[in-house]
Amino acid sequence: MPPEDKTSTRDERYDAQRVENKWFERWQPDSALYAAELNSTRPKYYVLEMLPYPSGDLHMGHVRNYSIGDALARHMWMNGYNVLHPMGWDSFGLPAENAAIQNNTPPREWTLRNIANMKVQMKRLGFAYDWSREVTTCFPEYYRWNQWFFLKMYERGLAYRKKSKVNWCPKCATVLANEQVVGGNCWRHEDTPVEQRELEQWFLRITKYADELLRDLAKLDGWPEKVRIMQRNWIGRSEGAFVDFDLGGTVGPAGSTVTVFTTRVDTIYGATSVQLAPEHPVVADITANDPDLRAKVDQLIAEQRKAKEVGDIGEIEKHGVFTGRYVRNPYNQEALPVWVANYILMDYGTGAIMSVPAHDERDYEFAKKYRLPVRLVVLPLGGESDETVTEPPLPFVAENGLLVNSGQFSGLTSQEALKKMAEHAEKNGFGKATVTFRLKDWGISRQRYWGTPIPMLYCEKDGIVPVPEKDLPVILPDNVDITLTGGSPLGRVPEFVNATCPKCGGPARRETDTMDTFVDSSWYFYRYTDARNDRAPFDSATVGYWFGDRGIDQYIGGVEHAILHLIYSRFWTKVMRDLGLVKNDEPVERLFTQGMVIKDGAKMSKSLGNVVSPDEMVARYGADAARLYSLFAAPPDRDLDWQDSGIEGIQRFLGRVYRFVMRNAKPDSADWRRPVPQDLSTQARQVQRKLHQTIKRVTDDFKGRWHFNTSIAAIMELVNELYGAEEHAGRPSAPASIPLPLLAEVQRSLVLLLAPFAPYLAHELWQTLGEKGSLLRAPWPKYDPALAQEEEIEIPVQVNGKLRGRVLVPADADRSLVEARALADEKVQSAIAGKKIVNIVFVLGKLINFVVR
RNA sequence: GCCGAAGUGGCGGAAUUGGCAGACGCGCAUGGUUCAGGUCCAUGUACCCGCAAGGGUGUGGGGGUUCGAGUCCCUUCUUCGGCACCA
Repeated sequence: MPPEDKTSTRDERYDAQRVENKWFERWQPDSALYAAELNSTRPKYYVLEMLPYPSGDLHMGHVRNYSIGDALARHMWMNGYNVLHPMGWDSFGLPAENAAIQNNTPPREWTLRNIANMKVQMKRLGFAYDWSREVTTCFPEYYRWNQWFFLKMYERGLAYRKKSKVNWCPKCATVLANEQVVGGNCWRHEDTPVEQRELEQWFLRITKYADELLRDLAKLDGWPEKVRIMQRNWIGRSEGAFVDFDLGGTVGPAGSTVTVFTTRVDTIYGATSVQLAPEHPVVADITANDPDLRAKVDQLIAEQRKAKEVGDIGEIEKHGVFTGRYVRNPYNQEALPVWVANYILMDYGTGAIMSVPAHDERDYEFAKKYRLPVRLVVLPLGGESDETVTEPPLPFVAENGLLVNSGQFSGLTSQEALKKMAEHAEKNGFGKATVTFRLKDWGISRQRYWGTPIPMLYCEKDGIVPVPEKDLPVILPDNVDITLTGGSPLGRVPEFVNATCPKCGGPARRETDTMDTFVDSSWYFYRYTDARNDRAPFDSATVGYWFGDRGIDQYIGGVEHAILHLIYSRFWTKVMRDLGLVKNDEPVERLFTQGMVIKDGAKMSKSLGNVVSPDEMVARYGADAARLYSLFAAPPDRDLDWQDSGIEGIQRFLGRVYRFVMRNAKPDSADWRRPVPQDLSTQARQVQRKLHQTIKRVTDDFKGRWHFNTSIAAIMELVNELYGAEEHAGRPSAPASIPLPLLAEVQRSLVLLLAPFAPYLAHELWQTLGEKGSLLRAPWPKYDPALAQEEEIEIPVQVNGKLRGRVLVPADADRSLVEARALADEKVQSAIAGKKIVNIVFVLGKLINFVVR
């Protein structure tokens, strides 16, 4: 016996490290490997994963996200598409500043080092990105276009400056973004409540597009319904009316008014008070000479703030204080007391409401507590049986009803009255129908160093002056001391602050705030199409090719961006369209939101100690195994519970594939490339059938549901079938009953099916099979329904002794039972009677399905 | 409170149109290979009764439609996610 037999292939383990490192060395330096072409004759496909923040290391959520996108990109390549699959870095933001303070490393240095590390991680994982289009948002080559867009928006009145409340952490002595406020506290000082401060801020007028952003959600049928609902709620459109209540000159100038917003102007005859938000400007006037009242109002403000910190404003008790003033209800001239209440929000509507206790739950609760009158002005719309109902249970909040005690409007339904009463207000000059939105303008000023400088100047003579386009970019200076607190770090750099006014040539001061990092990510995917353009953010024709009319073909990312990033991106696209830069109304045609990666039932986090490191997984099991497992363990849209034992199973599977091909690849044999013979043995036919069933299942998953867990399961079944076909008399040998041409085709197809999920192993085996061409461009295996079909025979079916038709049944079905069951069941009989049976399904000899036509 | 998603073996999950519930994988058990362990190969594995053949019960609970329900309808419970005095 030859000594080689001692180390037979049976025991050979698949050495993933050796194989993957070999291909990694080959792929890594080649940046053109996955380059997309412009204006190819092939159809285009733009697949994009959300770009990461370069925190230093990939985590499993990234691996999952990119494994989904990469599988799709590779599948589309194999189907002949011209694929654009780029990657970049969302590289401005707070963590770089924190790291700078902690490690005494400049943010730029820290960020670039992280990018270098993560890029190698991505390459080692085998993701097929077109690195020639890499976008790094903290480079001036990119952020100058943020500044350019800002100037365009400023010209069009879409960027403006106003005083506004911001989150302030006293320990950091600086402003925080909303996202950096966790449960009302600073995310860095978790015991420190965030304060509100008034600051001058730059805003982008996203509310101008509120209606369109809402309306166009209907076009986004390639988005998860969940995301569309979240955006709809976020925009929060509600129709109603403004009504002016005359203060009767008791406060401020004579004739001044309080404007309330209401969605139920039909109930206005039931108003028994007017409630103001504690921070309403009129309250400031009223309390100006009344320290007592002022103190009570301050108490209400404190209560609101506390509720906001708790994050549950609905649970604090309603409190209010009577101001001693009255307003006039313009519909019936009734004098109504003016209160200040802690349940009225200054940042919704007008910060003032009319209180109608009979028809609003909150007003009712408040009126009960302070014994304010409750006046019923809408009655239920009675059906015939409801005539006795005159006093509905209070509060009566149904949307429609019959108006009573409402002057000239009595007798109308609510629906009619809403319209007529708003018209009445407008005609008489004390109100009008209106629409309000929950969506607020986007405050983009950040008192931070590591962001895009806002390209604005302040001149004593000329006021606010934009930086001329030719002077862009306004470069973010290096070597800024950010360890000091208090104010914007850029304000401490004289050579940055001190500038010349482009209008008068006199001295001017530069804006020292930087832009929110969400600006960077609002349009980066356009930049990928033309990433090295230094004369414009991109070439419009090039964007036109890749985006078409409907935007990115497929966008993939976490659901946590369902509102912020995705609504800003939609806004930005509409602005760019109105600037004539793009033709599409929406940036993303199809959106896929993947689930989170969790472990032991909890989100991975350092504090819980349940973090799984991709580097470690690659080192222990290989990139293919890590990727395959992240797709196999759960459907991609659901949360994935990571189990180390699961990835071991994947490792085993990859070894089984490897060993099968290693012992069955015979590319040098004369029969290897011959066509598959027609007459196959039962066993060979079964293998061929399984192959085509597998091709169908995997292909369908790519087309539709993306349940790659079942695709991979199908490939596993195919491999199990192949193992079953091998004879195991002591040791595995070639499946004798399978002719070599079929064995060759099965192996080629198996490798192709695996290529989108496990590129390293697939490339290795592609070579083993003697294939020379690029696996990336190899055609996806073709599904042949005839070869996938189970064998069936046609038999006649009789009901009550009469021939009712002929049906196809599985070859091994028990024919005698066909008639027996059909005859025994009366309902089956009557269903079949007079109709033609087109199909009957038998399983294990039992009738389980029949179809009549 | 409102909106949304989901409840299936010891575990992750499958069942795409109403038609064999539990594919595939993990785990476990048994056997083979091995000096041995691991690896690898094979077989079994929802639960209950039974030596077996076989029988019974099963997709959170209750009810319904249907020849047939994890799937459709009503109702209810639980978990997760989002929004929340939005006037």
